[in-house]
Amino acid sequence: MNNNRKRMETMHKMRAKGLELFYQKGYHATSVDEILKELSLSKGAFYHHFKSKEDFFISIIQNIIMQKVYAQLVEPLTQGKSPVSAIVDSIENALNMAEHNDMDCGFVLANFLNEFNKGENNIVKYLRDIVKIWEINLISLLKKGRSDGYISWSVNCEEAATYIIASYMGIRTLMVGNSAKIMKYQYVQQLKSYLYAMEQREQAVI
Amino acid sequence: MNNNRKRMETMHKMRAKGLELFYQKGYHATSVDEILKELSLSKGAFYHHFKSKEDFFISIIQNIIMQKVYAQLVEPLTQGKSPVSAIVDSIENALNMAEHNDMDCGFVLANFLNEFNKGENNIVKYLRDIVKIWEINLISLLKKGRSDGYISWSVNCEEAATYIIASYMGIRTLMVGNSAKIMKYQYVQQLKSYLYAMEQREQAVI
DNA sequence: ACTTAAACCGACCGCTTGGTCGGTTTACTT
DNA sequence: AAGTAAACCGACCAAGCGGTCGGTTTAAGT
Repeated sequence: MNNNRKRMETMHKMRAKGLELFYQKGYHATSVDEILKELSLSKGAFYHHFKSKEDFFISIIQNIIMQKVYAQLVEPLTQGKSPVSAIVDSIENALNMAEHNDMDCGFVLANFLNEFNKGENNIVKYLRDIVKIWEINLISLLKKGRSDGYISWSVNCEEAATYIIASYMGIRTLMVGNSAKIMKYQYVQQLKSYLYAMEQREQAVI
Repeated sequence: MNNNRKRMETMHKMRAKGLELFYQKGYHATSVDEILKELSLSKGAFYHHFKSKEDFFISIIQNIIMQKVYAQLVEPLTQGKSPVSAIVDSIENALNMAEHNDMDCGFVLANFLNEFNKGENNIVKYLRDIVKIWEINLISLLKKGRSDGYISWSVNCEEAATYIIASYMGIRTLMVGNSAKIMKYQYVQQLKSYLYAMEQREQAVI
């Protein structure tokens, strides 16, 4: 087997299992040994590929978390009849995935953001970048929807994007352990009435 | 000095400093020694009053966090001209406190909920109880507002309460480190337009 | 076949952690 | 003043942590 390919495969296995355990137990509560034990790999292998636990986690953020969030919450925004339905569909779908996942521990971004939102560190920077990408895509979708006549001109798109992201982060935290199905339904209903209120109606100043 | 009073004072000092450090650095990332060092107290004193670190934290939740959340988010609901303005005012005020606190690390309940939302443990139960208290107070306020004609009968109060709580938890996470002032403003504007849409309008079935 | 470099191993190190325990001080009771 | 029970001390422990390092295996290049 090609050596570089082997390197990539090993690193990917470590990252995948690392994210799984970090997500389930938290970064600080998960030891490097624990990850390696499940993979039957040694510490030597780990520190041959990554220079530290933190470096390892940053590579997980950029290589896996980034892609997952993008695939689940950003890309789906390009589909859908209208901007509002694209947003509702993407979020509703993400919540369905969470609801039917017995091991759901919340929104991966919010979890780590919370864990690292203490006294400046590098990691939080990378996490915020991902949130920012979601945010700017939401904003531009809303703005386009406004230009195309789907959304009232009275809507402030930046404000709306912030509100949508905040509410999604919160509901994912609330859903964990609680009766996820009910909470999801309650949330989606209110999200819809919030977003539907943006459509048309006040055909304001051009 | 009365011995029992001394006991209470010492326990309170430990709880106060414990919450301060747990909030700033996280529960797992804060050691018992660290708390005791800042108080110039010994481990012996700590384990004389509390049977474990977890027991200590639970007593913090029930004695301090409970009161703080109640004072900041539940009690203010009884004041204000209308239900909607009571909700907006309480949340806006809480966000102002966070904005002007340089050491703000997010919503204390959401932080710990996130940290302990992993594989069943006792602590998460106590945290959820506090959220529940906030929730039922929000619901009954909204229902009363509906009866009193402030809020449209088409509004589902349980759904609205869930949505409000979720969005607040999320915005507090987003505000940390980011330009809190702008985010707060964006959020409050959208919260208002969400809540104002509930008032009157559809004067539905009695 | 020989070289070379990367992948990998696992014992080891220094440090911190939550928790224990025998002993000392403090303060209330009688 | 003596007795007693509490509050408190701090050395200690086993376990676990992130990280190191000298050595071994594997595989690609020549």
